[in-house]
Amino acid sequence: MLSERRLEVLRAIVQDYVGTEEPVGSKALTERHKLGVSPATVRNDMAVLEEEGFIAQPHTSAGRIPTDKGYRLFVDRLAGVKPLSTPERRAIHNFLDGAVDLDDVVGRTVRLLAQLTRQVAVVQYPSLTRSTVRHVELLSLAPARLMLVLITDTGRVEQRLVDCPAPFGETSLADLRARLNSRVVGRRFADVPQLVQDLPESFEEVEDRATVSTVLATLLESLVEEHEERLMIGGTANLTRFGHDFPLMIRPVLEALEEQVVLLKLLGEAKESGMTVRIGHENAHEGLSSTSVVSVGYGSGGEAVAKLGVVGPTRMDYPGTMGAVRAVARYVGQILAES
Amino acid sequence: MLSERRLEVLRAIVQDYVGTEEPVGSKALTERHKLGVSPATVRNDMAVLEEEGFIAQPHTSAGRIPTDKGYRLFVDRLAGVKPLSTPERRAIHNFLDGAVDLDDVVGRTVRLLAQLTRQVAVVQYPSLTRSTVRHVELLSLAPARLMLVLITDTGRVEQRLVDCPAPFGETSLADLRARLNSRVVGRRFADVPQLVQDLPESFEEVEDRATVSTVLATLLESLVEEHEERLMIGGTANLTRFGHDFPLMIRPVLEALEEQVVLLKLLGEAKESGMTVRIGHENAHEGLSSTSVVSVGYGSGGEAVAKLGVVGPTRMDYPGTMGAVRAVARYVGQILAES
DNA sequence: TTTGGCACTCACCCTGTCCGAGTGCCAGCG
DNA sequence: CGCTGGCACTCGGACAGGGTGAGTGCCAAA
Repeated sequence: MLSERRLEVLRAIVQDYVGTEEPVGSKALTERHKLGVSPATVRNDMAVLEEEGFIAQPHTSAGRIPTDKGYRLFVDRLAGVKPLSTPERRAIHNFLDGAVDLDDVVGRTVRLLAQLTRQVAVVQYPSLTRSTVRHVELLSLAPARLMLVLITDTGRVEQRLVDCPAPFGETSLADLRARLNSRVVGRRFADVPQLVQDLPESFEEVEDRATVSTVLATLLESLVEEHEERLMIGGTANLTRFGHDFPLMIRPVLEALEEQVVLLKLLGEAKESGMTVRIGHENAHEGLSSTSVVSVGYGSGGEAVAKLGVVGPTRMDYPGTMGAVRAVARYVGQILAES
Repeated sequence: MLSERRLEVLRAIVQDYVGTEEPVGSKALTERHKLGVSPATVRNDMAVLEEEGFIAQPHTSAGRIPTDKGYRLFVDRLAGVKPLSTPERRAIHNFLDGAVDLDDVVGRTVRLLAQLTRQVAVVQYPSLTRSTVRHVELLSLAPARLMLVLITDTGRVEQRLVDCPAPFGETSLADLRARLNSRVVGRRFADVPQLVQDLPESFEEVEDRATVSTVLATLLESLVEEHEERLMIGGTANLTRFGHDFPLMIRPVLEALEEQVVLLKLLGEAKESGMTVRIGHENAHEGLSSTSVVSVGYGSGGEAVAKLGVVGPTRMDYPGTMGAVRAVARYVGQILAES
């Protein structure tokens, strides 16, 4: 049974530990927080909290530090999301407004997040499959060589080379381009496969059909390929603020951060809507067992087209971080909607 | 005056220090290398080398470590470039051959370099201005809105939105597209400005001229913009092998690595042809004063279109690193030439 | 249920000692 | 003249021991 006061004690422990990075004892707690009770009482409460697994002591006769479970409780029940200050909001606006293209938007976002939270920021590029098609272009590079260019509503551009089985005339090309666009522009990429299914059959020339099939195959392939889910990270220098026991701590984190696959899986595991906080061992990946990940989806409309977040030590300022992440995601969504 | 043997001693010191990371003394030297002289003699030589500034001792009664000047001499006169082993070459081939597009080539290269050298790898995207034009495409997104797409011979694709002063008809568009391409395809981007100078005047409609001017302005602008010199880095986890005095050491390095501007300047300072090695304080940037940078240009033809390199502690295996960097650069050049 | 008191524990710091690798110097030898 | 062996010296690093203080658990009293 956790009384109101015990929760209050936990909150105080988390706050102090996050601030000082040092195990916090009963006496220091009563001095820094107006709990209205004596250290002895706090000690009793701590004993209970420890029994329940919310806090632990690194060694006997040291203060307590929160466990992953303790942070979890803190995040779920004790802490809100701290809204940003007005100057901070203004800074976000100023910083993001100067972006010229999608790369720039993502780049600025990642730097902004890293700076705001003083942690490692991760921003996923808007996903292809959730965006809508703005335009499909076909360019003839050589008689039997085409370039396929996809342009999304979020400004993302994707290109592929296509080697045709047979030369493809300019008129056929224009024809295909027109038909393709009339079918898919404005539609979601996810729906594209069905929309173009019967396209080859509508061409008369046999060779053309083959070429069209090849083009479509490339198109569909580029939609499926998971590795096209790119992302950008930044603020790795903030890892140096991790703790005192550096090398062994940050090595696996840096390694994990370099594996885009790992990060994408990490973001993928997050909830589709709303903010997700994964604490310590809640992260599947080994190297990230002493980090927390705060992530949220962002998008130009109501729906999320990608995710962004930050990676930091479990001992992080959750309310502040969550506030920053949420605010940045919203503004980025706005920016994307405008462009 | 540096006799042959003194140089030999310096070489031995560098090799041992790079291997062990510990100051190397006279006795250990004579044991590990067949110098044919006694420790006492080596001591005398060391005294001279120290006087000349090639080596130093961290504190009295410790062994010697090479100074930046010592490494410089080592690189310039004592060490060759160590060619890669056949398996290593094969690995490079296998790894790079699977690349599907430019992003992939650069990504694979950076991972390959990082793995091969066990250091931080930096790869610059092929520069626009040094590449040649493969194709210029104009897409009509809206009546008065175009998208300009540039495709280089190295596979790089660059796009820009263009807001036209007036609606631009499909025929005019096709016209412009054709004229533009006929003038610039196969030419170097650097030459584009002169080649398109008089293009607006060749259009009859006044509004069209304005639009053409706008398009060209955007085109030229995209060529000039320095910030388009993108690059990719990888292997930052290798920084953890830096030394024992971590945090203070790698912090500034991580920060420098995040500043693309800094890195670009770093690569920019390298010689146009041949390999460049910058040791310790030879690097202008503050945070990199205890790192060495090995860089080299790479390109599809004889000429370099961009640079790549690695960043590591001054105490690095120069011959091996230089060998890896050179080999990777060559293969990447080949790959680009083929695509 | 809270509180003050009390004995106990242990990480940390400071100190002093010892050890050994490494040095510089010097006199002797080829 | 250059190389060598010997010798005294220096000093960082590892190790041991004592003191300190923050923090704990437990208990009896309010």
